Amino acid sequence: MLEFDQILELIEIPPQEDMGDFAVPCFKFARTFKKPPDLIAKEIADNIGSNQYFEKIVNMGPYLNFFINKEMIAKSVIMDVYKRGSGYGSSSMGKGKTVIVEFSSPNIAKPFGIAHIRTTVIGHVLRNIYKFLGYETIAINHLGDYGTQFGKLIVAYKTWGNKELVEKDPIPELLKLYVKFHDEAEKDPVLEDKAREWFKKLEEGNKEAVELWQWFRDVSLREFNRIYEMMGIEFDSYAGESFYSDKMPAVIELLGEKKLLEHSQGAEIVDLEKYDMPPALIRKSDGSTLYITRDITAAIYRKEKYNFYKNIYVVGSQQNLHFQQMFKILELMGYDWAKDCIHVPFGMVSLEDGTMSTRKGRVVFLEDVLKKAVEKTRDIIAEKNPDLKDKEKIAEEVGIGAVMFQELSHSRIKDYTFSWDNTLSFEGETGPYVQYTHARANSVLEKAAVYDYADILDSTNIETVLEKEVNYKLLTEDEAFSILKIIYKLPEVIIKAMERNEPFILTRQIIDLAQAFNRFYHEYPILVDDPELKRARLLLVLTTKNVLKTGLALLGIKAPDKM
RNA sequence: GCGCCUGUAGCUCAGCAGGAUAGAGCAACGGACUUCUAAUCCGUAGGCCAGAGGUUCGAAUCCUCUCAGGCGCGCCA
Repeated sequence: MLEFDQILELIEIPPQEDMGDFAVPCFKFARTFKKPPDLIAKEIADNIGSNQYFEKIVNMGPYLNFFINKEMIAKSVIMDVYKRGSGYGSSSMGKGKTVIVEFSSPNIAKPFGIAHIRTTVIGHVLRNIYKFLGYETIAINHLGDYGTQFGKLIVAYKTWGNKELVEKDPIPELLKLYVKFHDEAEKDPVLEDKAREWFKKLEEGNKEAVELWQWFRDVSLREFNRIYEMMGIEFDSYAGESFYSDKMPAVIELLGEKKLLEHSQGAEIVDLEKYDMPPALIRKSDGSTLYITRDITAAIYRKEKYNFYKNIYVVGSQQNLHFQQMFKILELMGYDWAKDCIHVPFGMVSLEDGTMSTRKGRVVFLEDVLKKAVEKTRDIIAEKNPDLKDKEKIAEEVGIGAVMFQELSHSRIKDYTFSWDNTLSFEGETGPYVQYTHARANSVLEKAAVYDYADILDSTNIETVLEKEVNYKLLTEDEAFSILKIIYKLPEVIIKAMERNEPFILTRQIIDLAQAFNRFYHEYPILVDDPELKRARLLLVLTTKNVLKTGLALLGIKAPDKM
């Protein structure tokens, strides 16, 4: 006899709607019962028939297909969405657990380019999802505010820099210096040595070095915050790499105590050959530290400070090896929580004419992309809806939403080439499409409110109305039911997105919902004469609207009522 | 050289704890606005799921090899 769990695992969703809502393929039973699978399916179907949850259970060849009771689902979904409001799909599963999401982490003094959008947006959404599921979340912007690059920048500034220019236009000016450094260093390798020297000084607390560094950091952060504000993104901590500079010696010492450190060519390394990995360089021959040293230190610090349940790094896939090494070292140090550290990688962004390169100055500024998207939205509004109120605000919500949404609509791991055409496309599976669907639903509701919609929305006994005075049978057409099914599945989709740390799983579901709604909207008039029918349909519209809004909110995207 | 990732429609991608005829969007073509926002909807066309073997009742999905592209492999982050 098969266990219940095993049967549960077999359950699948049929490829087509008319094949039912759930199905169990019966091939696996063939051996046990020594009968052909289609016969088994038929016998089971004949025996269970139907019940209150399933309006019919039939076999289609070797498949056992279940058709759920549409009316029951309609009622339960609509009531549930009403009761939970903007919390529909949320959960308390994460209660008492803290999840750290490290994301965005731009490098100081470098432009916030299109390449940064992925970590920024993906991380932000993951944080939203964890929070929605009841986890305590800590969003950390692990600023790249340390390392040899600052040596380079200090040298460049001292050699060619101009204070006023930097004050006026910090990032481009600092970038120019950084680019110039690399140009000059090709001719004059001594510059590289100087840069390392200055970084060493910075680590040792040299006053001039620290002051310059602090200044670079401040002006850069000001620029970054402007972009975060545009996207509505906030952090709980900006403890970047520099924050750990005074905490590293203790960690290096600890590594030594645990006999993990080895001397090699004047540097100190952790040998990982046993684990099929190249060695990790912990301390350079000149005594200064490296990225991985700071990351190990940061992880230990975070465990002590936050006692995290998960420690998530939203960082590009180029750094796969880095994280493997780092997690392995934490494990070797005896930390059993090393397994709770998770690297969430994503693919590269390149430009049409080749790779991006900060050093060569080949970058697309994220701010320009956002601004262009807003501009285009403004044009579309002027063309399609010139009487719209709050045009500017809505142009921002839609334009910026479009750019963010695009990042969230594919799996993380794929590389992609930035293209203005794709980013500025507002049709089909895009942010504006979903927002438009929401605005459209809202518009119907507003129209209805004028005369007879009030009895649903404003009723003091709305629960009784929903419970007893709605004919949910009227929402069982295919187009209506597919909307309800998508909403019904949303809570588990959110959990799946969390488990896989994949925002696009949620985005996909929201697109599906918008598509299903648009089909329904097109097929059926909502503001009909029959009050019973109108009430049922309006409730479906209201439910859809609210869920779209919740979904977009999780993606960090606004849902304007009009556009 | 070694390791990791990717390869599905012209383009961008879903589907990959094996299951029913491989799905969307864009682009193309043809339709639908005096009626709830046409940033919409409907239809047509488009596929040797990179290739070759294998496992299985069944493979886009699992295994092996090959090819193509990307990334990474001690003093950058």
